[in-house]
Amino acid sequence: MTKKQRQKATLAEVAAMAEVDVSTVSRVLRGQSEQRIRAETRERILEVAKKLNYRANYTARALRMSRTFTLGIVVPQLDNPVFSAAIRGAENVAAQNGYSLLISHRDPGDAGTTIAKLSQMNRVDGLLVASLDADEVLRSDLAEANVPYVLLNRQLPGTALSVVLDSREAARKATEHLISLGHRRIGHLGGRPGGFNAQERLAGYRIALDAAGISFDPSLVTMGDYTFSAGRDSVKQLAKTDATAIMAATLVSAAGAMAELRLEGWQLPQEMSVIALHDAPFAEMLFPALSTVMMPTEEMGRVAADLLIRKLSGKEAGPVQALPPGRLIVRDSTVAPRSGTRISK
Amino acid sequence: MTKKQRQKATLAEVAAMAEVDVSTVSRVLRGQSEQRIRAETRERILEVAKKLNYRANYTARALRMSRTFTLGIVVPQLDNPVFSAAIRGAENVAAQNGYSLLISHRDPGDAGTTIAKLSQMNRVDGLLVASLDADEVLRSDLAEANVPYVLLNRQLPGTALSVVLDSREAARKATEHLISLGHRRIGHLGGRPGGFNAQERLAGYRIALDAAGISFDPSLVTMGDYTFSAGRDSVKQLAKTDATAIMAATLVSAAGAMAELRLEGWQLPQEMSVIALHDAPFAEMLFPALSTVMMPTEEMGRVAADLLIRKLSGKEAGPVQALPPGRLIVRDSTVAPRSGTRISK
DNA sequence: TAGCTATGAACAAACGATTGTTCAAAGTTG
DNA sequence: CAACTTTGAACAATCGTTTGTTCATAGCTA
Repeated sequence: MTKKQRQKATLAEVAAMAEVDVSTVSRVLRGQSEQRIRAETRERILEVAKKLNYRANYTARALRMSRTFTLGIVVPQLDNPVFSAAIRGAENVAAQNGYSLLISHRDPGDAGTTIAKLSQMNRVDGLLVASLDADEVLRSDLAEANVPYVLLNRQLPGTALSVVLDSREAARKATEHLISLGHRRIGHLGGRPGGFNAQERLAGYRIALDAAGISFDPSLVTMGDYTFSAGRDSVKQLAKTDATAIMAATLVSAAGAMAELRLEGWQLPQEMSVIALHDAPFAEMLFPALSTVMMPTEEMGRVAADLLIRKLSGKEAGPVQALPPGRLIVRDSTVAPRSGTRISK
Repeated sequence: MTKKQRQKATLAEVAAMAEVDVSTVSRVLRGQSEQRIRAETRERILEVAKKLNYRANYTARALRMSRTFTLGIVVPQLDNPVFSAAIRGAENVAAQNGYSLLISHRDPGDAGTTIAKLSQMNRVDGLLVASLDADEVLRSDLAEANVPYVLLNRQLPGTALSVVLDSREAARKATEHLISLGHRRIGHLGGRPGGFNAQERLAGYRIALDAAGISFDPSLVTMGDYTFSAGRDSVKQLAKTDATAIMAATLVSAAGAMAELRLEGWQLPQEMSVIALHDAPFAEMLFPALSTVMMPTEEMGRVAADLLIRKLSGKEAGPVQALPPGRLIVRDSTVAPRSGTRISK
């Protein structure tokens, strides 16, 4: 059994044992000093520090340097592959730069409280914010927070830094896939009309239709939120049309749509192809396994963290970075339409 | 537009403006002081503090008090409803007691590094640990960490505090449900043979069989890890038997099993009923919607945080708390077996 | 009115690091 | 060999709190 330190060793203890001043120990341990230290002294200090298993006290350092070397990330939910991937990406970049990541998740309404808490208590040097709140709410929360921040997949008119996924291109790609299979009547399960991303997705959908010479039919477009039950509800409307395929904004709403159709006796994918934006292990577990367009969410986390750290170091960068979508993943939910139109049940 | 403080106000600034000593300000603001302050002085200080929007500097306080008022929670993954629910529960209790929660997630192999990092840097007062690592690895990591901790759904022989879900009872309940539907030949998709939880689930399964007078048949039990592909693989073996139902250890492995069976042309649930332990929104999205036994994972987080905070306050508590499973949720994946035995395809 | 006890607030010492400044000893130069 | 420059390390201030101690003043008691 290894002997356990009963208390954490401090700089002073190391200094005492090595018979030097604390300042010297600090300089040796930090390395990056321009002050010269005799090799012999350095060795001795390093040895003692190792023997005592010395670790700098994070709190003391933070106080003295007025920097926590901690980044906060605010997400609306945790059990969502999109956010957990972003967190993973951000954490990696943070770690590479000597920062840790404080994760904070709250129900939409509380995001402000969280932001305020983290920053007002000086716990973080900067914030990565993935909020679903309304512009004004978010804006005032951030103003109050008074720390540098980067927005994730979100834009806020003004000078805010943000990293966004190119949902327009993703939607175009997904729709194009359906068209290439031979679909002409394609429905769209979208997001809330007001949302920036919802608009973008709709735009991408229309671009793909235009490119194929298919005229846009508003009755094939439904807008809801991104939940499972919204997917179920929205698809009822689409089921009454002659659509042979659906491009859904999210995995979950696609799952809702498929569940509802199946319940109504539709054969999937033969009678209705479905594709969704974003990919996750979950897509493969659905029935039929869902075709998707991958989104670089982990990359988004990485880029955002990088941007924030850059900003904290005084280097500025372009305000908005758009990340192109990833590849199309064709699974079992998208097939060519059956010849002839389905007789509505 | 509100005037924004350019710098955070400090105690000293408040003291100066209120024309008192910092110690007096501190005492007034903390409230809990036994030292008496004249009402008039108190008023004045409170007023100034408010005007300056004073917030205590967390770092300074932590340094002085040698306490971070932060709890760490180590989980193997984030995008898993089990862990995110536990986090939610822990966070609530933590907040109620004036603590924040530092979330740390790592791939199994790195858990140690994380534990070490958090504690060695004095960032947390205690740790909530949900690790899948082997006993010895975990034990040595924790020893090195040298902070109080509570284990989540895990036991470590010795004196460790832990909160566990009663998987045995949950497994019994799930199996009993299948039996009550009329199934006699019931397969079990379990976890790794070594794992404590895997043993418990198997035990619960056997208890239910015994209670119904059904003899245990080892060929109906498969052990794998809890992944989707493990579910697919394991079910192949079960498909060769005359089992009419499966009790799966996790949602994901149940999803794998169902996907594989469907691929092989089985009609679900008519030809095979499936039930899993743990519940999540995800269960409803599968096809057929999966019957489950809920597990109180959020409660687990709450109890664990409470236990840890209690320990930090010097109050000891029972080493292991077992939480009974929640209710049975019957969806579409479990039905009565068809009369007669399925002819193997 | 001298002596004592409350009262209310200031004083001062940490907590454990970082970092600008000072300073003795050794080495160099003319 | 006196004066000056390097080198290597100690000195000391500071970050913003908390909290034990001291101390002046006012109010009592005898």
